[in-house]
Amino acid sequence: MTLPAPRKPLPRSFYARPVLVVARECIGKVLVYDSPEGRLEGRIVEAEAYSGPEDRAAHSFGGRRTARTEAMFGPPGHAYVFFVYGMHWHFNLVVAETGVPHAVLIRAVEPLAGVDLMAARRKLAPTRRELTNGPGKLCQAFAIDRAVYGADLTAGPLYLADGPGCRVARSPRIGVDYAGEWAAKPYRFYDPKSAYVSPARPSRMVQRFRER
DNA sequence: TGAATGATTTACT
DNA sequence: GTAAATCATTCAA
Repeated sequence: MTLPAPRKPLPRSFYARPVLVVARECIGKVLVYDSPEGRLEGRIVEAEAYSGPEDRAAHSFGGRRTARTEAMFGPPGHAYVFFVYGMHWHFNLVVAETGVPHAVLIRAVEPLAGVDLMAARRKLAPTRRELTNGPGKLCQAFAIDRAVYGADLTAGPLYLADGPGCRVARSPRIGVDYAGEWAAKPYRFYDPKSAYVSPARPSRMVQRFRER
């Protein structure tokens, strides 16, 4: 019988770096949540960088600082959580220095622990990749919602831990066609070997990028 | 005060 | 392939 891997929160210095560096290095790390209902773990296999205020795709574009985006302007190593399409939560890491509204969206993970709990929440068989292969899906599986808005990822029950490295591929981001030239930037990072990478298709512009 | 819209998912043709 | 679900947030008036 194998012992569970020891997990320790990554330090704030992991988050206090340029957003593209953090997004890239997120791949292979482990998202851990010691929730009231049990321990959940997932290996991060897909993430995107959001580089407001310049980045037209970011909620903090133009320096927009509201009740929703406030966490992005705070210190690195905290959670930025938001609600979209009337039904889905998205989980982000606040990165870079305080006052710089940059974030990394966690788009997909591979379940490592608490799979049965995830399956129950998703109403799917534990073996299905649909458990966590999308940003809204993983939040439902982990029960991540506004309750963890602004949470400190170096001190609380929700954190990132180290994990084995792997090859990392890049592409433009998903679902940000409204962002003009920013939509074409290769700010998405993923593990090309993982079956849990989200099935979302890049836009036409993106496919051209990938074929090049 | 009201209208538009989205860093998506799911079901259906 | 298309469309519906569903509502907090944002911005205009």
